Amino acid sequence: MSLPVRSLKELSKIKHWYGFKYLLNPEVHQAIFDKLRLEDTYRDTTKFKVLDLYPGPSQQSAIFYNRFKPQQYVLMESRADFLTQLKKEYSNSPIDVIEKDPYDWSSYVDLIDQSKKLQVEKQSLDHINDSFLTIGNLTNPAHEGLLMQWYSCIGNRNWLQRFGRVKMLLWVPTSSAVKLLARPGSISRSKCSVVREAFTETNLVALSDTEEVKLFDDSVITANNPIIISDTDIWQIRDKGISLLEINPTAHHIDLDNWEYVTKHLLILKGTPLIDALESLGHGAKDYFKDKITNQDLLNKSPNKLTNEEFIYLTDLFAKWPFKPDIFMDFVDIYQDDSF
Amino acid sequence: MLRPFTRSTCRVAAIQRRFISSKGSKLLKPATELHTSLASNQALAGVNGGLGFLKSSQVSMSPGFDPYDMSHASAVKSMTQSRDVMQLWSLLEACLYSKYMNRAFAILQSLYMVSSHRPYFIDDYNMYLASYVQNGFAHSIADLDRKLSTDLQEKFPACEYDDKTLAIMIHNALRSGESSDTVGNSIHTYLRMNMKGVKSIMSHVDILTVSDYKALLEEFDVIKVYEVPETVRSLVEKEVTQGATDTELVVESDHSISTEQEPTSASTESQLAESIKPRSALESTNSESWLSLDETVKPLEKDAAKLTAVDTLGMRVVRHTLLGLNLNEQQRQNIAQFHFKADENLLNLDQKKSIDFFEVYRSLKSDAERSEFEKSLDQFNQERQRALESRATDAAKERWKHDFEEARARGDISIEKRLNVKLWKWYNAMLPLLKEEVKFCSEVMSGKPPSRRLSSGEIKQNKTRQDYGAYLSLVDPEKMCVITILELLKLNSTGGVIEGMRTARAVIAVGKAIEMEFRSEQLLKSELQIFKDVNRKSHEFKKYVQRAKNSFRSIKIEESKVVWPQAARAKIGSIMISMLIHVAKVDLEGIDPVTKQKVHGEAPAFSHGYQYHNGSKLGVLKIHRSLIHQLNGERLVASVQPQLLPMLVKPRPWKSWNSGGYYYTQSSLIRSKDSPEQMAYLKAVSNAGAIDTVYQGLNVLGETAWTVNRRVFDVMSEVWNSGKDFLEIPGIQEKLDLLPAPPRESDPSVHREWKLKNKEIANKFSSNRSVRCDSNYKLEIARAFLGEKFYFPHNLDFRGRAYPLSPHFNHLGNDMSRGLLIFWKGKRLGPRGLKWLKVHLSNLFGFDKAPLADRIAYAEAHLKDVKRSAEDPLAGDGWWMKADKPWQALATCIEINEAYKLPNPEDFISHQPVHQDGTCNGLQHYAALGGDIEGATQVNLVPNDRPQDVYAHVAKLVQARLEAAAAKGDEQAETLKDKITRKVVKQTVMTNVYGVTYVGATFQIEKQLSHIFDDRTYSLELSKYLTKHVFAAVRELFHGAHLIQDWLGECAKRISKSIRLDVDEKSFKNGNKPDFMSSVIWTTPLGLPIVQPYREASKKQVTTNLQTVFISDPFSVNPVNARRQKAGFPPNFIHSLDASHMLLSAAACGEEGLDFASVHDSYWTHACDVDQMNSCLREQFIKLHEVDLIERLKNEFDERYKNYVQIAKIDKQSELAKKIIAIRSNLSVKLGKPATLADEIYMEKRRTQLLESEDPEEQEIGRNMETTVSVTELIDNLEELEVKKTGTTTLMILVPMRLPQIPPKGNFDVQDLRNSKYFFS
DNA sequence: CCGGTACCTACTGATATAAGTAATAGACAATAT
DNA sequence: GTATTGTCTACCGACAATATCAGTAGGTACTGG
Repeated sequence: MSLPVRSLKELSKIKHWYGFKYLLNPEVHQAIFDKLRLEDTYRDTTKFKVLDLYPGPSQQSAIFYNRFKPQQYVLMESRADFLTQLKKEYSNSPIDVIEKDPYDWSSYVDLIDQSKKLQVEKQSLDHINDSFLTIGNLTNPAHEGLLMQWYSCIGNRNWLQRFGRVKMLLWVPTSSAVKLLARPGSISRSKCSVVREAFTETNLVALSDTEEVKLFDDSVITANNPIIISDTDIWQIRDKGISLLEINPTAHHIDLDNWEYVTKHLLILKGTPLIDALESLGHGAKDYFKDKITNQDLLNKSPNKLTNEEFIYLTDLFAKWPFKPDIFMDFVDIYQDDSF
Repeated sequence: MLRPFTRSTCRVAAIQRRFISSKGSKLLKPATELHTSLASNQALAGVNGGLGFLKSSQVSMSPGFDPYDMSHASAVKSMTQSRDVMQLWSLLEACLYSKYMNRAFAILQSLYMVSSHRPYFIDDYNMYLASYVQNGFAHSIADLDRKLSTDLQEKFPACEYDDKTLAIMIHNALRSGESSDTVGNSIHTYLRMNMKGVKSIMSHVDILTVSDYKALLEEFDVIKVYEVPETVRSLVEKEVTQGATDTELVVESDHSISTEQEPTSASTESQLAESIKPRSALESTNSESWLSLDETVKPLEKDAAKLTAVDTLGMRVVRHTLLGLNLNEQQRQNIAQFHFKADENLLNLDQKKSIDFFEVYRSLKSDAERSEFEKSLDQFNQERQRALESRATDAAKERWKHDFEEARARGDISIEKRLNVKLWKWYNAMLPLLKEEVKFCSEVMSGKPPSRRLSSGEIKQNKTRQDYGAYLSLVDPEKMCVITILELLKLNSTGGVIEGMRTARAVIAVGKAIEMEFRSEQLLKSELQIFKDVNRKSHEFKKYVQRAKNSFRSIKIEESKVVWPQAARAKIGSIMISMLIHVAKVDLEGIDPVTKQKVHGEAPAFSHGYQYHNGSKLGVLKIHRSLIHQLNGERLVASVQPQLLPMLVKPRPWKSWNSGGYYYTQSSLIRSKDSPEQMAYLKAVSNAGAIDTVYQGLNVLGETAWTVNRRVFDVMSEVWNSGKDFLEIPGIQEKLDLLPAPPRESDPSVHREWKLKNKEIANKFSSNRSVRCDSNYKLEIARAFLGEKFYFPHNLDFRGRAYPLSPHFNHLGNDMSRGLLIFWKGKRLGPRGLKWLKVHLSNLFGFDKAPLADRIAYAEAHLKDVKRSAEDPLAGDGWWMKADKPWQALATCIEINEAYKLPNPEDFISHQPVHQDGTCNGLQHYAALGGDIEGATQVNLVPNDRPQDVYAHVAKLVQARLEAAAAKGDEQAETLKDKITRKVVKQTVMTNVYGVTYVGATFQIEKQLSHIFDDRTYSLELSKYLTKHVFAAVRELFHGAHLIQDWLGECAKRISKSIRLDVDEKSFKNGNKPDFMSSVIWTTPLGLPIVQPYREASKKQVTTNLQTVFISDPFSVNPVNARRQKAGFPPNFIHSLDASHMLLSAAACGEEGLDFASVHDSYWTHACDVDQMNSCLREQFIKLHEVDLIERLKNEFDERYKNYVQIAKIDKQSELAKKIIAIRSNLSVKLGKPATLADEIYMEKRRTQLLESEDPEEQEIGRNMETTVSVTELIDNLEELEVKKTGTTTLMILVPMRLPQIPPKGNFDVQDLRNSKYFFS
């Protein structure tokens, strides 16, 4: 059976969007799925399960379902205005609507471990999980934090990523996509793009037609050849566009604690040559690294030009440093005044 | 309840009452005739107008001196200019002191270009010229004459010399060494050139030296004695009369240049000492009575016998006087051995011996002896105070050196381990580096071309040297190094950083400390300069010198207007810190993670890095772990800013806005938070002499002499040394143990939990450490002041509340600090005193809600406990520890116990301050303002048999409400109804005065309820419910108070949303909404102008050597923060009243000879004087509230914000709206463009200008002019027309700013409280 | 000799940073449509 | 000119984000008329 797909006109009546943006043109959705070639990965639809986070108006969900007919399709949504509509629409359908906030980690534990409404097969790390896909919309720039956390979950292999290398299709603000996809040497290079590089292969599938396109590195655009979405297909576009990312987790063997410390601190001084920037890693770091690193070119590079490989190299040196600082004391606790 | 008296009828009553009391008063109109403006406030001023309000409010009403008191554009311009001037000044000063005369001259030229500054330019030029002369750049008289004429005629033609310039010329002539004729002629010429008379030239004691005056009087005979300023006259006269026949000529070994002379040998010295006879009055009592002492006075440390007496003659006098007193043998010995040299006996910061002056003083029997003793002590302390403020950094250095050398001499293996040894090494490594840097700077500053080609980096470096170079050579490099090291150690674990500090704070702190050192040094140096020829050493004469010096310092301090800009401080600080980072190393030992072998190494002790907090970067300076351990155990008293310790002598009395407090450190009367606005008002009022009552009160607070309670100190010290936690002091903690990280693949929620827990642990750890560290400071300062007589200089916060200037250890501190402090002066208890002492004890135990008799009984019932506690505090059950305020309770126990040892306890000489606290002082003032009887009763304004307990009463009311609700079947009420205790509501009732919001109160109550209910969500829900009831109950009980509170809030809101007519278009940048610039300003009853400093912050990044730091720019013109203005005004107004009350009471008590101290709403004095103080403070409260302060406030507002307009919304369909639309379209036609709000305002401004014109014709035009504002003035019921909601049907219009009606006043008569026993108790 | 322009530097303002958003609910201000 | 989104949230003492880059203003050197 096919689910009804609501039109843009119908959906544009929705008042509260909670700061999220959705592509609302079925044809473009189809074009995107054409491009993604998900069929190649999820060959056996009888064991294909999909978790759709913040589906909102759920136009994409319906199209996806109609196209792939997965064995199970779960929507997780917490926002009242969307929920009432979803419950009404899918009460008698193969789609499961879960009234939980995707923000809460406990929602997933409930869904998968407690209530067992969704059973996911754990697969090995040598391939992309071919029975489970995560779709989500995190287009509210205010929730960028959640996006970044999901990324770090990939590195940790926890959350949904404990089931193997689970592909994710995420709609995100274009500004976030720019940051995530920045290559070494880019002006936007930052810790999150190193995270992306370390744990994933992320593709830019589609993006809305805004000025922000220019902010991507040319190589990103040429390599991904994303579908450009017209302004009119996305509700409330303003000047801030959205992008669709295809995230393919990769396997890694990184000493995460040290790696995080090193990347985080070095990228604060992202324009400072490494030889100077290194000193901020701790008491006497400059002297230590200077002796260890023979490659003078590396020392003259600034952190924003480093590849993840180079960060890993530095991390390794750092880990071997006898006088390295306590990386777990790396926080400030802001003054809190509680008399009474 | 029926409230028969409205506010206006009440006012009539008040005025009539005044009529009776102030007979012959002329200006007494019936209340109904009172119109707005100050005229009516003159009438309202009444008795308490004399306090300062009247004069002050008139002064502060005249516009022009306040930056916000002008149009926006000119405000911005003037602020920018004052910022420039301030920067230039501080640079000029720095250059002059560093002798970069060329650079200084260039700066002078820049200053000359700042037009608004032109009238004051001559001061700057004089400063330059004086320095030019002082530093010997003027080679002859003619030379300087030439310079002056070129400068003033060619370089600065618009600038004219003044009498100070002439004084400089005269000084130069006198020191030129040219022939007497030449000098004489020149002087004649200069004197003839005077602008305001010879006396005016002579008044510059900061230029002319004592010998100058002498020469002018004697050698040249060109001035008369009366032309010499009074402060130095006695010096000069003495010199003249005593002349060369004086045999007592001794070269003073001056303390800051003491290296020049070797002290005289001990033997001659004692002979000299012998030759000075003690006062004869004392001699007579001398022989009989040294047995009268009860106990032997222990010296603090016995040792140092090897020290030979090398004190100066003046101090020998002191010693001699002391020896002339009735002392026991031990005391005599101590004094005889004591090293009366001020700068070697700063305080017992070290383990050196010293005398317990307090013990000596206390053991004296007669008043005559005591006063003689104090005179000597004060004199000694004068010297010590100076040494303390100026030499303490050297002392720290000496100690490091000493430790280092000692360790080396002993061949100590663990030498590297000792902290001071390390510090000494760092210091020695840093010094050459700094000296080199100073050299580079002086090359750059003197404009010398570089000797070789510089790399681009070096060029850049030299550029930045231009910024800080001038400041770097001001203070002795050695001192700067010491300061840097001390500051960084002091800041350990501050700012939430675990093993380090925030860089921003560090750089500023170092910069500030260096500046402070510079100020002190500068004062000392110039003082030496002026007094260097004064070397006659008679006892009498020294006093004159002292007096002259003091007044000289005041002049100097008042004159100095320069502070280093924050950015400059940061830059200097960063330079110093980077140098220290570079050289300071620690030795390390660690395990190589790969080879698992032990490795040794060396690493910087400090490391600069960053940490993130909520995504924001934070620059941090980490201190190496290995140091942290040492710092924990160290006594860091040396790093307390020596300039800010309690004073050994009476503080300099407050005489003007910037003169008072310490002797070598400038402090401002008001701690304004970068608010030039309030400063402007303050200066105006201060110069007009309108706030003398404030000074008076403040000086009383400063003159209260304190000493450390040795018995309590000993107990504390014992507890401290055990390292265990005790009462509020946390124990020593070894190291921070964080929880191990969970495995990466565990659920994110687990990670989160772990992080939270660790944060909590770290938080707990650092808060414990900071409390322990703070306690350490307190104890160490107390130790240093054991047996000393000391004072706390005070200043005010922006609302007028008084605080001691010295941090860490003062009577505003916690129970521990308070327990350590007693009055220096003792007073016999007497019958009343004994009773009050008991009441005090009872209060400290929290038993303060009962009638006085019961409290006395309580104490008496516990006399056995008291005895046990006092005699062996740390043994037994430690009864005193159960008190609310245990340390103070212990102190009181000790006194009571001692008293009862006497045959008649009333004979006991008591030093313990006894407190009288207002019950909910804020509410007391509210109740007095609102006149509601029920509220007044609850806070004990109304006489009663027993004290009322507001919190219990509110709890009762809430309980009643809950019962009622429960009866109606409300479940939540049912659950809560028997759980309402005093404690649940206390915080909310208290904070209610501060305007706590519903949300805030909910959390407070939830905190209490969480003790009762386990389920957090449930208790949160209940607390939401309960809060509503508590709010309602408080509102009901203090109905009048709340009306006032609301009224104040509404006024503040309207004021901060009002628009001056002379705003300009720039402030309309965002559409039709201008930036609101007016903050709430009022005058306290004492005449202190208060300006709420809440404006939008504008901070900027400043580049320093280490990183950029984020610093607020005090000279930016920012719109007000209306929210904070509104929320802050009610509490601030009330606090300005309680501050007034306190200062009035202080002044009154001071006049009656009482010792007085206060913690805002808690007033302290000797037990025997409590009754007297009580009557004073009641009288002052009545005096304060006799006038309708609210009405007076409104009048002041009406006057100050006259002609301001505000934005209102009315219905578009109304007649008025149509009229306004018509005027607007007219205006648009005339302008040829759509009229904006700015245009309307301009139009209205034009109208008011016309109306206020002198020309009757213009006035007529003004009257006929119709503006969008003028039409609203015709409408009476404007408020009714206003619409709340915005919508298509509303119209935004301008209306004159109007304040709401004053709420009606209840009929409580403040006179009644005269008989209220529990008003303060 | 003058003005114009290219080029450089200094300064200002904007933006990103990390990565649970601690609890809660209602007013008020700011921003975008 | 309105609708939505964002920001607070008890006063004072009190104590603070920073690196980098784009854009612009201002100054200087050079060149052409």
